[in-house]
Amino acid sequence: MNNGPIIHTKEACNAAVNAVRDTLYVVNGKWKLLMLVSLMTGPKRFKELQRELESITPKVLSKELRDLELNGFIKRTVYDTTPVTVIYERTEYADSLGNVINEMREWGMKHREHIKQMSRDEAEARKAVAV
Amino acid sequence: MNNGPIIHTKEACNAAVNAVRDTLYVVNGKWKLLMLVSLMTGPKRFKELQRELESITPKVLSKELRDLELNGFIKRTVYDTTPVTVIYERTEYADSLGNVINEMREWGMKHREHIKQMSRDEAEARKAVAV
DNA sequence: GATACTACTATCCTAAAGGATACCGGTATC
DNA sequence: GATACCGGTATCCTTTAGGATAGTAGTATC
Repeated sequence: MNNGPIIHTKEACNAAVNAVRDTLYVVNGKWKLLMLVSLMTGPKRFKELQRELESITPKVLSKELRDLELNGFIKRTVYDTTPVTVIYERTEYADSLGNVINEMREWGMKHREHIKQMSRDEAEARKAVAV
Repeated sequence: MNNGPIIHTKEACNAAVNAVRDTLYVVNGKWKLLMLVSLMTGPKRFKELQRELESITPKVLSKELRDLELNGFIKRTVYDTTPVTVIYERTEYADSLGNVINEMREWGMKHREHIKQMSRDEAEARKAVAV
């Protein structure tokens, strides 16, 4: 596995801490990354997003969409139909987060396996004691 | 740039959303990832960590250390000196987050450049208007 | 005429994260 | 005897995230 450059020195470490801090600051919260993932399958309307991200309330969705737009991750377009249609889509800059999201997706899957394995091991241990 | 598998279908998208959600759940908050980065340069004591992560209070540091230990990301060892010495170090499982952290580090650096470039562009635009 | 859809906004509220400050016992140092 | 270091706790407080609920204007549908 490639874990990237090894961080030895205090300076490299501080630079890394700051860079990760910046990233965390931009993608903070429960929803932003999930919304960007959800928009990977194509542009979506407000209600579509709300249905896909179960349990998000319109207020929160609205705010997160505004944040993402301000940061240049999504584009909001209003179509002059009746009633108006509003669609949200990822920008090119959102694609730059692709690697981050992908690593988080992979880690999440591996972590779930890890947890499962641990509870299997625990069950084995209990059985051994019972015998 | 390799952005990983393209997420087309609704199923793949939902799986991705859930995996990213899991990851976010584990590494949530301002501090956990920064602490793991900081521990990359080697095992550290409580006060050392507090000094390196400027502005973290002992209460918060203590709680985050406990969380990280419970999740198996760090190991806490007490040495029976007088007064006691307590050291914290990353476990092997923490290494599995290497790719995630590294991508976040790289993105944070690129993002900073991106912001700088945007404000440079803006300054140019203002100058053009002024002339 | 009642109801439903869209894309939200407004108001209110709770829970959790995180910070400020003080303090503890024990040791060592000045 | 005063001060400082270590590895934290305890207590209190503020800020923020996020959720619940209701409502809006303008169709469109039954």
